This record gives sequence, C-alpha cells and structure tokens, in this order.
Amino acid sequence: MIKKKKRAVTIKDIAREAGVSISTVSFAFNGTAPVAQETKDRIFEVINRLNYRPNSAARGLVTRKTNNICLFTPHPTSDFFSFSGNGVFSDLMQGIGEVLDQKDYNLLISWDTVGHKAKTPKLIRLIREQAMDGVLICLPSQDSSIINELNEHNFPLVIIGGADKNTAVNTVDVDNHEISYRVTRHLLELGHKRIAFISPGQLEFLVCEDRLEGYKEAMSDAGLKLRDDYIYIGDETESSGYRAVETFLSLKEPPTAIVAGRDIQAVGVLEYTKEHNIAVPETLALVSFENSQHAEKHGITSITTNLYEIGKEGAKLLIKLLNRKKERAAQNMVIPSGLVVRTSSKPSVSEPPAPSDSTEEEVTRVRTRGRKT
Amino acid sequence: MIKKKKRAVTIKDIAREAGVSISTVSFAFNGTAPVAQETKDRIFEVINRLNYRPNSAARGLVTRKTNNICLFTPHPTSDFFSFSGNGVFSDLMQGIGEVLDQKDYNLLISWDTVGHKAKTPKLIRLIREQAMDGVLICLPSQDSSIINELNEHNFPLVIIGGADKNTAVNTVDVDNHEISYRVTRHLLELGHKRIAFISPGQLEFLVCEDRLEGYKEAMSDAGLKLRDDYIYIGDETESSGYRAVETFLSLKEPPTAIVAGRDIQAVGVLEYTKEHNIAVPETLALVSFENSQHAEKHGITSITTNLYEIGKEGAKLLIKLLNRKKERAAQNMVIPSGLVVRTSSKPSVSEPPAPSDSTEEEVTRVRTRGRKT
DNA sequence: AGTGGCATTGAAAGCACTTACATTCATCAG
DNA sequence: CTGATGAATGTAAGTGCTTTCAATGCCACT
Repeated sequence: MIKKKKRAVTIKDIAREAGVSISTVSFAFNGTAPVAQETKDRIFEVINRLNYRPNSAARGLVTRKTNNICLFTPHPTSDFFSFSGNGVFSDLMQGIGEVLDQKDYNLLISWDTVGHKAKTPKLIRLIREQAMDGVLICLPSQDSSIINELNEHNFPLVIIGGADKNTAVNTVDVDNHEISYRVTRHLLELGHKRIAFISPGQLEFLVCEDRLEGYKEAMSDAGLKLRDDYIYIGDETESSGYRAVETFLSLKEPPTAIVAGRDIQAVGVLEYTKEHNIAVPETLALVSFENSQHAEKHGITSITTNLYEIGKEGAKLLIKLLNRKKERAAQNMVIPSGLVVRTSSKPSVSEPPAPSDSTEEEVTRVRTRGRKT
Repeated sequence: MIKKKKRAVTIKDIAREAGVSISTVSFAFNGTAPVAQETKDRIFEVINRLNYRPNSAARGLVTRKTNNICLFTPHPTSDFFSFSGNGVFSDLMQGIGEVLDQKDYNLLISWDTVGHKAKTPKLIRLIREQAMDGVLICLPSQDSSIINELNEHNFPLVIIGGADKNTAVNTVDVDNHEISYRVTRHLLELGHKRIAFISPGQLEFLVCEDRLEGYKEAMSDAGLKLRDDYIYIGDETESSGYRAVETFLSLKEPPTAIVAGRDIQAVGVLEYTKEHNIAVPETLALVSFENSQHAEKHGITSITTNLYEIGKEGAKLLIKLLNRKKERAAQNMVIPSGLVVRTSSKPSVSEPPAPSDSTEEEVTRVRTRGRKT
C-alpha cells in the first residue's frame, strides 16, 4: 500500500469526479436547491463511491453550527453519578443519546474541573470557542451563576433535574416537590403521624431541597408540626440510610414511618430493620424515590423518577430550541411519576398489588412562564 | 439591552483594537512566533477585555485538529455500563476526563446506534467528517471489524478493556487472563480441586473470554480436567450469580469453590449460600473480580481492576499518539491488579487481614509488539 | 423570430483562522 | 558609509464548505 499524505475526500473531489461545480454538489447533498435528477444521481454515485462526508469544521465555520451538544454534569464521582445506586447516569445518557443520535447531534460531556476554580469554567470556554450549539445541564446546585450567565447571553440551554424555579429557563424534570408531597401523603393516609425524612443528599442540590420541601408541606398541610430531629441529611450510600434509622429510632419519640430520599437509602433502612428485627411496615413504614431495581427487589414502595424519559425530553426540548428562530417563553416540562406501592408501606399480603397510581395514565404537564428577554 | 445579531469576537476585532495585524495576534496568542513584549501585553489586554477565544471551527479547518476525542462504548444499557454494579463507568470516565481536561481536549461520547445496522456506523461517520482527532474504544466485542477499519486507516486509536491480542493496536487494560489465572490459583493453593467458574457476561466480550481462559489454564496447569458443567455464563445481575450456584450445587459432584466473574455475581452467590445456610468459605469458597464496594462490604476475596487508572492511562496514551509524528509500534499497557483476600476464601478470623498481594507494590508492565504498517 | 420565464448550473465571496513568505527597520561588521 | 543580519510585523494564500447572484439553455407563447 502506497503511503501518501492521504487527505480526506473533499467536495471539490466530488465536483471534479462528477463533472459539476462544487455548489451543485452542495445543493444536491444538502437538498438546498433543485438539481436535475440525472446530475443528482451522478453526484451521489461519486459520493458513495468515495465515501464522502463534508468536513465538519469547514461546514461549521460557515453555518455556525457544530452539531455538538454538551451535557454538563456535576463531577462524575459526586453524589449525582451514583444517584440511585446504579444505572441512573446510564439511563439519563441513553435518553439523551437516543434523540441526539437520531438528529445527528454529537454528545459532548463536560463537568466541573476539580480544583481549577481560578480558570474560566470549561463550559464557558467551550461556548466562547463556539464548540457547541447548546447545553444540557443536569442536577445543578443552587449556585446558578453559570446558568445565569448562559441565560443572559441567550445561549440555548435546558436544565435537567432540579431547576431553580425563580429563573426563567427551560427545564425538564419530575416535580420533586410534588412527588415528595405525594409519597408523604401516602404515609399520612395510612394513618402515620410521626414521619421522618432522609434527604437524598446535600440540600444545595435542588432535587434534595425540593424533596424536603414537599415532605414539609405535606406534613404541614396535615396539621402536623415539623421536627428537626425527624430530618436527616443522607447521601448516595446505603449506609447513610442505615445511620438515619439508627438515629431516628434512638429518639424518645421515634417515627413510625420514613420517607427515604432515594431507593438505596431505603435499602440501608431495611438492612437495619432486618438486623434489629423491626417489623416493616407494621412498626416502621417506608417509602422512597426512583422506583429502581432496588425498590423492586426489596419490596419498597417508591415513586418513579424516569431518568430515561427526562433525558429524552430534555434533548428534544433543546433541539427544538436550536431550530427556533424567534425567542419564546421558557418552558418547564414535568415528567409524570407514578407511585408504586409495595410491602414496605402496606401489610404484606403476597405479591405487591397493582400500583395505586399508574405512570401510564398520567400525561406530561407542561407549564410555561414568562421570560424577560 | 439592545439586541443585535451579536457576533462573537474574532481575531480581527482583537487586531483592530490592538492596532496590529491578525497574524501578530495569532503569533502572540499561540506563542508561535516572537512578538515584542510591549505589543504582546497590549494584545493580551484586549483579548482579556473582550473575552476572546479563537473559533474552534475556523481553527480546526486549517490545523486539521478538533481537540475532540471520542469515547466509543457498547450501548449504555448493555452489560458494560452496569459492569461492577455501579460506578464503573463513572470511574472510567473520570480517569479519561481528568487527563483530557488537563490537555484541553473535549470528550465526545458515542455508542452503537440501536437497530441502525444499515446505516454507516456513527463512529465511521464522525471520522469521515473529521469531527475528532482520536478514539478510545472500550470493551469491544470480538467483532473487531470497526477496529480493523480504523486501524488500517491509521486512525489514532486506543482500546480499553479487552483487546484482541492478535491485532496490532494500542491497548490499556488489566491482564484479564493473568488475573483470572491468579484468582483461580489462589483457590487451588487453598487445596480446592472442584472449582467452578461464572462468566461475567457473554463470551463475545473479550474480557469474559479472557477471564474464562485464565481460569481454564490455571485448572489445566494444576492437572485438573475441565468440566463444562462447572462453567456458567452469567450476566451483569446479582441473580445470575444466584442461579449459577444453584445450578452448580445441584450437580452430583458440586464444586467446593467458585470463581465469580464479577463482584455483583459473587453477591448473588452469597445471597444463595446465606439462604441455604451454606458455610462460606468452609463448604464453598468464593473469589471474584473488581474489588468493588460490594466485595468490601460482603467480605469477598476479589482482585482489583482499576478502571479509573485504566481510563487515565488510555487517555494519556491516545494523546501521546496524537502528538507523535512518526509511526511507532503498538503498545499494550497493562494496569497492575492486586488480590485482596477476604473472608470468602479464608477461614473467617475477625477482620480481613492485609492483602496477600498489594496493588501498590506492582509496577505497570508495558509490552510492545510489532505492527505491520 | 423574439421574448419572457423557468429550471439548472456555475462563479465567487465569504466564514475565522494559521502560516509561508515578504517587508520594514534598526543594528552592526567591514 | 554600506550592505548584511535578524527581530518584529504585515500580506496574502489557503483551509472546505455554504450561499448569493449571475449565467445559461430550453421551451412556450406571442
């Protein structure tokens, strides 16, 4: 095989080979102008024969599009990535990837660089370099300075999983406040009064704050007063659930039910109750979030947070944004959640009965809100 | 705020504002030619004031570099992503991301598109479009047609986790064959003769094949004959481990020890033994791979497979490749593994003793092999 | 035959950079 | 004093594409 500085095939090559001008090739390839069927056939024959694909840099230079979309996440070892124990990140990514793929967008991953606070955030750098068309930010913390900056510059942006409700920005998420209200309400309806809450993580994450608030509101609405000692700030580990029950049950007035912020914590709770022979749900009822395999395996009542769906809708929304000429109001998209009642909150019969609240029947509710622009 | 079709600031703007030519700006910014300190200062003042960053498409067009590196993986819901239960993908990605970040490369993620066999693989498309400089392929299956194609075109490529030893291609991985030999050997040294093996997944994954082969070789070397009924093809689930023991123990001559292909399977094994009151390690000894949190938590003897390190080295190697002018022989980099002996393969004393075989002490061995080119 | 209209196609101007090469100007050896 | 040297800077070509606008040819219709 003869080695030459083998340049990739360009539009020029196609034009020459097909005996037409380069603009005609461009028109034919992109379908941006009418080209006689005969010439079109000839051109495509050459394109396929030579495996031509337009150089993305050259094309991007003139069209000002990169077809890259950046997924900006917290640090991969952080809380978030182990959210739900396993597979959550995969679910999200798969949802995103699926729609991006279909629309021929590329997925760029970026996260806050460790210990480089001094440097311009990588995300900002990428934007200045015009290296991507839009960004999906997932699980932002309360420090929304970056988000605000992007938003002001009017950069296409969708936030996934926990958006500050006070910012006029496009979001896709489950309504953590509402579902937390719902699971707490479920326990209340079973007659529980002393209900404790385990936060899924640090409260600076909006998911966590929202879930806590939903719990609080449900309690207040039920006329129950909130107790600080019924709130435990957990993390992404099983053992944080374990330690939480341990703490709760050592109280003078221990709770009779627990809302765990995530399934893996609920697993930790069950580990404790099993070790200490505490009857679930008779002595201690338990509900949780995510409805993951863990919940299914351990019979934990849990409410779904469909990350796959969230990713998918987030990507769709972002792409819609990119194709929009004129400004529009920011959209807050809510992915429906279904409560799946299992033995952890119900006298065990045999098999978990049908969900009281099916995911399938609900419909995505979309709320819009004004934007200053 | 006045809305204008706000073009990003270009090198031209900087040149005008600083009163120099654009080439001087380019020289100063990139340090590619000497520029008087005074002018350099003036230029950088303007650059910082206007937040200039060179347009990546324009720059890429002439330099033929994108600074994008693609991580090509199996489908995100596949076996691989849940490899090790949780966090493995994160570990790998973090390792990769860390070094890429430092060198100002961007991370592009791509995986085989579902059900689009007809379409040109996305990876090939990206390469033809010259949308990335190099690719990290992780956990390839035996179908190495894509790899061969890339390799023939001399496209910068590093394979992570399971490379076909017969292809002259750059790889970074633990030596699955060797570590499998080692864990099996460990059981043999404890006096076991009837040792069964659970494959971590379908044998088309090279990791799986390698681990199986290592087991087989250790058995053969010990003068023991291989039995088909001592081999079970598992998957990424706990229950595959459960089913595996169940199968093994129903044999006329059940094994006295098991090599589980991954920690999560070992967990499934322990679940079974616990339920059926089978003494571990007395009646059934157990070893596994990965040395994940699962292994630690359940006291499973396991051998490390440091994905973080693998990712890091893989990225480093790829970047080295990109900066190399002349061709060099392909490198096969082996990340060391350490066997951590715990109670699952040792009469339980109290706490797991010090590892018999510490990771720290080993040194990365690098093998090279000729390449045809 | 002349003319207008339409469908195709081509020529050329960017897009924002890098870089080979030319130019300038001061300095210094002869 | 002159020409050579070399550092600093500028000029312009080229990167592969899109897109505007002009040119061409063909046909029907007058």
